[in-house]
Amino acid sequence: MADLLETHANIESMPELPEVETIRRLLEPLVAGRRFVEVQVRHPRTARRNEGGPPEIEDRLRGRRILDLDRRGKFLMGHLDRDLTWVVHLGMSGRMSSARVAEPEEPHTHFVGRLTGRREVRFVDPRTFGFVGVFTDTELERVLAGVGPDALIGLPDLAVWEARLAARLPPIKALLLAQRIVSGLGNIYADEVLFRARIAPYRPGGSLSHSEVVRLRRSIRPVLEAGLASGGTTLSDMAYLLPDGRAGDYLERLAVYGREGEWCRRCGTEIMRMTIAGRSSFWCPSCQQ
DNA sequence: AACGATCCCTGTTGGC
DNA sequence: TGCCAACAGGGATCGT
Repeated sequence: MADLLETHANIESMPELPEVETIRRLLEPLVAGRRFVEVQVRHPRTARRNEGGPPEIEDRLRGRRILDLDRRGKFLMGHLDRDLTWVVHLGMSGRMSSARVAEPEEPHTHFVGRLTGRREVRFVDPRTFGFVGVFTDTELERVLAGVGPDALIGLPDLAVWEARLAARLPPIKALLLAQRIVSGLGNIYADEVLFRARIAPYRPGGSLSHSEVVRLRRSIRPVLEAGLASGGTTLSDMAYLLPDGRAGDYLERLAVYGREGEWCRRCGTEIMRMTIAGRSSFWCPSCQQ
């Protein structure tokens, strides 16, 4: 199984924190300690966060050694020698893979980084909402400006939550999606967290009571951990590796997301849907007040 | 400053 | 059955 993973480590699913963390864990042992031998950035949009475009990324990465793989929210960060950081954001359709050089490429392969050891890292992103970049420490600060602490390993304490939500008018769902208070929640996990916390997504952030803020904060980690646990099963090529075929079972576990018109698993009420911050939000009008 | 709206992009889906 | 419009979403940016 380890060998199969090495030949084709691949993730398919809406990349939020659990998926990015799964990628990080999978990819790190395959890339840490290796150097980039040759790099191609084939789509200008993929390089848009680097002022110098594709050539800047290629030039900066060539010859650099990957020290480790890190993550903040949905940003995957590879620390390099010479104080550079390799950053990958998957957007909504981005995927990372580690493949042998000879393996055929998928369509929409916008980044290829050949490493020492006849393997290469590939970034596939049909909708190009994601990006790949290489940044100095100063540039990285700008890239991550406004990206809050990581929802899994840097969850702010209660006082910070209270302060950040106080008097805020936007819906709590919008505040969670904005990545500023905490980073890593996307549209799916934000809805799931709010369901677990029993808070309606349209509630103004500042309207949450003390106990609701407590519940919200406490709901984040379990939901992400659950996603992480089944996130491992969304590995597209692990599907046939697992005898019980558990691939993708997280979708079946969702309490509210994508379940408009279906019954709430807790109370049987019909799940509702509305648009918040330009995104579909799903909630149980009975469980979430 | 805060906040809502708009835009980017293509694979998938649903209606006719 | 086939075509095409609508839809999906993260985050930058713009307008109010």
